[in-house]
Amino acid sequence: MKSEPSCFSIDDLQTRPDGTEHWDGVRNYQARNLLRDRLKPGDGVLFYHSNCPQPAIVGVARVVRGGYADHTAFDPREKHFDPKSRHDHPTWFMVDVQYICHLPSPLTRDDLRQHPVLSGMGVLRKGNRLSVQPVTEAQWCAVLEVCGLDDRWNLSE
DNA sequence: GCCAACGTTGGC
DNA sequence: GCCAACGTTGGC
Repeated sequence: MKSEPSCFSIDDLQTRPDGTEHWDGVRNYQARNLLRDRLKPGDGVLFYHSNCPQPAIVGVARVVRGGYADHTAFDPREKHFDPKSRHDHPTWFMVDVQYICHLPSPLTRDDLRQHPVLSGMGVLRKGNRLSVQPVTEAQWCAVLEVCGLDDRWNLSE
């Protein structure tokens, strides 16, 4: 999952109560489908900082609540308000994500490019703008291995 | 700040 | 349904 650190960073997530926050504001249908249909409680999340001095994977989190209506779409005061989204038939969805840890050091785009498995990650693809995107199990394991972390949370299942 | 790559919008 | 115009994203 991608976020601009100036907007919401891994540190922000860590300091939330319970280290948990809802991931609202996604207004892209492809990403919406992932939030609504694919992300389940217990799924592992790689937290990526985008549009900043050093774009990188910076931490690990987990999904603690699966897709439910993004209420910020209902509120006209919200930046991502969408009048087309209805309570009885929401257009936009979000999940709750809980902080697990920072990577010992961020995995930069150069780091990713130099790894035989990670060089295939969606986040490196040119023109990629999906704020939520799937990671293969091989990529997940490679990230943890490169960082010297074991999957003690069993998130790869 | 530049620019490429997308997604969305709206006229037709 | 096509397509040009426009806005946004995001690396560099």
